[in-house]
Amino acid sequence: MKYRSIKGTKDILPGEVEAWQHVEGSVRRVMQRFNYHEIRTPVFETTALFSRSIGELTDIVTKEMYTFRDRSDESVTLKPEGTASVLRAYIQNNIGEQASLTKLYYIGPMFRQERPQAGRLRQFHQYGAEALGSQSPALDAEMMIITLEIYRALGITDTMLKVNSVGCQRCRPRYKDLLIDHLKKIASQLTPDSQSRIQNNPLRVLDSKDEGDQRRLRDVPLMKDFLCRECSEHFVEVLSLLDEGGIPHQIDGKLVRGLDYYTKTAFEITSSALGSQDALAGGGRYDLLVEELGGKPTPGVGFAAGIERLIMVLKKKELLPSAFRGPRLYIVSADKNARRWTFQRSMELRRHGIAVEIDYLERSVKAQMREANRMACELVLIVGERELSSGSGTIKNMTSGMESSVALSQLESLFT
RNA sequence: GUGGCCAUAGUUCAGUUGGUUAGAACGCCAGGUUGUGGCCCUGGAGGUCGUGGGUUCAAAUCCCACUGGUCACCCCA
Repeated sequence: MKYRSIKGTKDILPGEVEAWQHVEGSVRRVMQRFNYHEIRTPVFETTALFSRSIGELTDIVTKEMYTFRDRSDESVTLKPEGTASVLRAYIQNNIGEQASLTKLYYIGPMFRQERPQAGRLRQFHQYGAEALGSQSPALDAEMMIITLEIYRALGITDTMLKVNSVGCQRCRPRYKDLLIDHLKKIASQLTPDSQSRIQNNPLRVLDSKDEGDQRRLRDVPLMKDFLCRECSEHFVEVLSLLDEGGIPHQIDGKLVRGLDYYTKTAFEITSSALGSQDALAGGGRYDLLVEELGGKPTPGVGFAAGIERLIMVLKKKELLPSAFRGPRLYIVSADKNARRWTFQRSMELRRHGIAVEIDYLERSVKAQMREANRMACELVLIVGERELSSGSGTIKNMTSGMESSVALSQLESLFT
């Protein structure tokens, strides 16, 4: 084969798209209920936007971005996540000046140049939301609830919500020192990966998947126990909002997200129906990020969720609707004359909003019938010399097999 | 970036210890009524056996390389 899709990219074919429409529909309905407004940003941005917001030392920035120079030698990057673009648009368009609180959501493709595997592609799709302008713990809780609400609307109720607080500029540095001290003591027993992280990203040592590491990390100090007063109060409030709302969740003191911009709340939702890549969604608060990107100091909180992974779960749980709908009417042409008539008549019917299909391959009546059956048409009308001269024909119901006669000029009335 | 597994018709796969024109099922096309589908029957089209080397009298089958897919690690959606 001469041309193939790029590694890690996929065609979403008919038969599969229905699942996507199903998911997107639920996302839009739920977002609307919570009064979030859709925003669509470009698929690519200036590279610096991402390296600055996501963090220079993160995996995404150091080894996963699709970055290239365009013809005017500007470094551009296909967006690896949604938040940075949304915030850039928020700042650039002075959206914060028009209202004190802004609630936005998006659905779109993201790009990360990683080795593909189950649940991971180079072009994948996310939906997500951002609430800018308030420090209220209510919004932190709302993000988690929206995420779960979308899953509930789709029939998924057995996800796992993990919550943590990663502190702020005031309390995190103090904790980091403490953590590094502790890690240094046990460094020799940790995996090389973890050892090298002690210096440049100590927090990430915590979520090492290595069992040996985890055993040695059992009594490591956790951020949530060293929060400043403000962060602590915020965290407690988020948790009690979840409790009062009856939202099942688990506090995970070792939960660290792969993006540097989080402050206070961080959360993640996983599904046991997935393989090794089991995170369905993740999010958190980022109170410093808008300012970091050149906007006025504005607190924010958001989340992002993967569509491919969600569809994997829906498939596994057989929660996808099998509603394949064929055209309502198939007009079979018995001869060449009829074919011309059929073409024109089908156009009129379509103009009236009726889904009609006809034959384009000059096939036999039998073959046309088979085709109508294959595409699950509701009704079939056969038109030939007889029908054209008499002005009436027989309509066959393809599920019951019953036939009845209709005037060719009255076909519309069959569908009222 | 590292590693495991895989690579035969449109699809899912079979292919005996290397040995004659590479098979099945489903799908597709046509016929079994002279203008009627689904079920059934018959026939047909469709394959450089991923690509390139090598071993051999002989390779889909053995060896090497490459490419692609897939799963896992790292990390994440």
